[in-house]
Amino acid sequence: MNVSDPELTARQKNNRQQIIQAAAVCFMKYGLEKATVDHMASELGSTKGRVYHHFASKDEIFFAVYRQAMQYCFDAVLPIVSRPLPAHTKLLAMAQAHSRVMMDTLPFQRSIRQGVNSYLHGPELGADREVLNQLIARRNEYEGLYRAVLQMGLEDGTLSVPDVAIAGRAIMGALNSLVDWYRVRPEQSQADRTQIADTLAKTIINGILP
Amino acid sequence: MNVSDPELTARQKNNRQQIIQAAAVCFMKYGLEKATVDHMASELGSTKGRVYHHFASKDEIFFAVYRQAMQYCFDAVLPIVSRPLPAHTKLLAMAQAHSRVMMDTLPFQRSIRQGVNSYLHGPELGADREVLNQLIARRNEYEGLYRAVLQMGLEDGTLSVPDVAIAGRAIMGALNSLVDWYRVRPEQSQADRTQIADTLAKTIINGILP
DNA sequence: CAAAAAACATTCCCATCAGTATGTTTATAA
DNA sequence: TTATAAACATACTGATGGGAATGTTTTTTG
Repeated sequence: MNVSDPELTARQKNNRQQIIQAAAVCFMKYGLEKATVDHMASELGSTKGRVYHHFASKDEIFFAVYRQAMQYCFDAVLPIVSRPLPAHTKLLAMAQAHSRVMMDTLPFQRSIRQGVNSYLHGPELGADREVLNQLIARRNEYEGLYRAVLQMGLEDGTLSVPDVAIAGRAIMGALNSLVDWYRVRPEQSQADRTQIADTLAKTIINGILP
Repeated sequence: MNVSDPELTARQKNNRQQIIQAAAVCFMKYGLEKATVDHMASELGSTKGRVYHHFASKDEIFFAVYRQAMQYCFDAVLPIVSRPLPAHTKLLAMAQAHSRVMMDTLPFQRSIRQGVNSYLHGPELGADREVLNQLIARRNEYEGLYRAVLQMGLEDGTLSVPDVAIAGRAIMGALNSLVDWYRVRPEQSQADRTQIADTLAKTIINGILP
């Protein structure tokens, strides 16, 4: 039953993936708590039975959505991190890539943005507590990539901030806010998203001074 | 029963205020959905009866928390808006003030940050829909203050952004993220908060370039 | 000081889901 | 081809919590 169990058949993995996708859509649509397992099943044109055949609980589904959301982020940004660029240029590229991911995987990103807090303050999480902590650690790891580049920028002189931790928070906050205000429009081309990502990243990194 | 009914006695207003405060704490502590009316009553050392004597529903309580949260923001920032300052300086002061409010009224700000989305996607809101729309409009009005200053900065040449709307979003996103990562520490003095507000505002407005 | 109303507390009801138990069908293996 | 298990659907259960109904106490008012 382990999620990363390599003994899952291709079909099983595909089924899980479908459910995770539907769950992300429902979490975005109704919010974490109001989204019911029946909603997800209905989104798939199925019933509860199918969902609970592949997942033990609603929590487990959310964690899968979380994991996937983080994976999208890492996949987009890690290649940039490993490129040999001056800190300032690298940070700009990272911010652009992150913005793109926010828009391209909106249901996932919105789900976890809204969901994590709820889970954190729940009275008892039992065994799931550890899983959640791992996922939070993974998010810290991700944000650490940005702090590292900021730190590098201080050293190579291409950046200047009073406090790396706070600057990192500010940057992530500005970038992640995208999932709150960005609205998907069907006629919107990929180029439009690139445009938004570009403008947002430039605004954050280059600043608003003349 | 109108909220802004001027015929409320001082005692009634005081009672409502106590409940609103307790509700904000519970919303922050448990999240919008998991916070029960019993929680709020318990926070007050009372029972449901008291809460439902002053409020018709849990939704109405949340809306009151929302309204109060916005009021805190306006009260802190409006005086600065009316001051005759160059756009750049004014924006910095607004950002500082906003950060302070986020920390000083954390339960309220955190409640609405987490709560609004849930309410937006609820299937049916009935008559409450209009109330919520008014509150959202009020938030837009508040963010409009920042966009106006940005626009002014473009005109007086003290600011430079590729897109006012996106810059406004970025700034609000960075500022509001404070409620996610700021942790209250009892020994933390007012000066410490001022320090954080100052650093955050400077980072956002002055940027991260040398 | 009575009577009425406000301010609660207590008790109850019922709709909503998460999760389970138990079918039924479809694919896989032998 | 048959047995076996995976992949579902259907039907049920139990707990939880919003809100109403009803009691009890405390103010306020006449």
